[in-house]
Amino acid sequence: MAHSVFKYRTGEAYPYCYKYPQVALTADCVVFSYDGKDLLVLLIKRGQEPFKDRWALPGGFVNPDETAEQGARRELLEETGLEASHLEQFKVFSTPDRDPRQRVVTVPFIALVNHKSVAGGDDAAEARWFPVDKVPPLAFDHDQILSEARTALRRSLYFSPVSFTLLPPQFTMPQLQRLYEIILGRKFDRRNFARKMNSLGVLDFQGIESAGNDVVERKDVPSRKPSIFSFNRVKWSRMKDESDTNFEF
Amino acid sequence: MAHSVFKYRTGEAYPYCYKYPQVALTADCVVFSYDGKDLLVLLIKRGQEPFKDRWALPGGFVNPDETAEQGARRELLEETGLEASHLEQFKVFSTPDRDPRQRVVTVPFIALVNHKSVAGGDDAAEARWFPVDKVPPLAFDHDQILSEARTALRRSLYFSPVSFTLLPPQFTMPQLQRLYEIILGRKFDRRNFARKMNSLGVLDFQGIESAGNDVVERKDVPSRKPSIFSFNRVKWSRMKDESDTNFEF
DNA sequence: CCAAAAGTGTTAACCCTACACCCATGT
DNA sequence: ACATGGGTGTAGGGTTAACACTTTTGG
Repeated sequence: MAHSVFKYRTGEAYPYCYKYPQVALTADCVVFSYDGKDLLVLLIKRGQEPFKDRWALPGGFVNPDETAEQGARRELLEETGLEASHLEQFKVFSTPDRDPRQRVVTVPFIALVNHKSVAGGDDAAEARWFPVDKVPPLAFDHDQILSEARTALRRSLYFSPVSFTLLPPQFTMPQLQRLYEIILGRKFDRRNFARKMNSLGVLDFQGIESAGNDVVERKDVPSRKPSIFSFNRVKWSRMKDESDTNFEF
Repeated sequence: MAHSVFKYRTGEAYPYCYKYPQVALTADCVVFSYDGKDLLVLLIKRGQEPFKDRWALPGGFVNPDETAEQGARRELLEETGLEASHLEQFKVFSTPDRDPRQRVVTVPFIALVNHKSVAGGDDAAEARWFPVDKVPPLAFDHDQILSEARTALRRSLYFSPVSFTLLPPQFTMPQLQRLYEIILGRKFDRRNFARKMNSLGVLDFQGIESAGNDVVERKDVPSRKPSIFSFNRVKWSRMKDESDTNFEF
C-alpha cells in the first residue's frame, strides 16, 4: 500500500500521531427521494482528484467528536442543504485500498428525504438527482455501495413503512403503489394493493385531489382524480408495540 | 475527549502520523452456536484494563491490509480457534467515547459456528459459551452490540436459512424447531413447523437416529427416535436464484 | 369522442392455524 | 407401567391472487 502513513515523521504536515495504525472514517449518504414517478438518488460531481469530475455519493470525514450518523447528517446538510427524515446505516466498506490516497473506512447511510426539499447544489459542488436506474458510473466503490443500499432499502420495507418518508404528507394510492413497485421491483394489482394498504390501518383518507388540496396536481394528463391519503404515525407506532407487524408483499 | 492523540509528538511511542484525525478500527465477533438446547454466545474474559476481568466479545484491531471481515475472521481464529461458517456484518458502532482510551470504531460481525468445533480457550484469555439469556454484564458497549446482533440474526432468518449453519450436518426436526423458536422468540406447532420446512424443499431425509448415524444420539431420555435431515445447499441456491424466497414464519 | 388513469367486487386457491391421539423408547 | 418426546392428518378461517368493466377528465 502506498498510503500516506509515515513513521517518525511529524510537524505541520502530519500532526496526528498514534501508537497503532489508524484509519480515516467517512460517512456517505445514499440519498433517495421520489418524485411520484422515479426513485431518485442524489449525486455530487467531484471537484478534485481522485475521480475528478466523476459523480459520487455525498459524504465526508467524520469529526472526532461525532458518531458516524451525526457526521452523515452534517455532511449532507453542508453539501446539499438537505435534512434526512430517515437515516439508516446498513453496512461498512473497509477494503484497504478503496481510496487510493490512504485507508478510508466508510459508513454509508440510507437517507430518505421528501422530494419537495430539492437539493440546492452548494458553492463549488454540482449536485443532481438521478433516477436509480440511470446513474452513471460512480467514483470509488460507490456503485457497489449504491447497489447494496437498494437491497437494504428493499429489506427495510419488509419491516417498516419507511416508504412514507419518501412521499409528501399527502399522496395518492397509485403514487404509493409505484413507489413500492420500484423499490421491490415487482408489480402489484391495483385492487389488491389498495386493499392491503387500507387494511394495515395506518392510512387516513383525506379527500379527492383538487385545487384546494396541497397535493401535487397534474393537469396535463387526462384522467380521473385520485383519492388522497396521509400516513398516520400514531396508529403506526401503536401497531408496532403490539406485535411484529408484517409488512410484506 | 482525553484520547491519546498527540500533535507534534513522535518517536517510538507514537510512530503513526497522519494529516487528519484518525480512528482505530476493530472487528468484534458475536459468535453464536447451538448445542441442541440453547443458543449460545462466546465470550472472553478480559485480561487487562479497561474492564479487566469483565466478559467481552472476542475481537481486536483490524490490520492495515485487511478488510474488517478478514480481521474478524483472523481475530476469531487467534482468540478461540474457531472458524466461522457464516460471517455477517450488521452495523457499526462509532460513539466517540465508547472506548475510554482512544476513539475506536468497531465493526461487529455475527459469526455462526457449528457447535462441534468447541472453543479451546487459548493461552491467557478464558473463553466460554453462555446461553444468550444468561450473559453477565459485558465490557464496553458490548451489551448493546449483543442485543442488536440478536435482532439482526432474527431478521436474517426471514431472508435466508442461516440457521442451518448453526446445526450439525445431520439434525432432527425438533432440533431445528427449537432453534427457530429461540432465535425468533416464538413457539410453533410441531406439525405445522415440519410441514412448512419440508415444503421449502431444502431438506433431505436421511433416515432415523441410530448408532450407525453420526447425529448426536441421546440415550438418556426415553422417547421415540426422531428422523434425521440434512440441509441441501444445492437446492437452496437454485431456489434463491429463482425468486426472493420467503422464509418467514 | 377518444385515450389515459382511477375506482370498484367476487371467486378460487392457497396457506396458516388449531387441535388430539398413538407410537417408540428408556427407566 | 409410565413418562417422555416424536410422529401424523384434517377442517375452518383468513389472506392472497386473479380477473373486467365503468367513471372521470383533459385533449
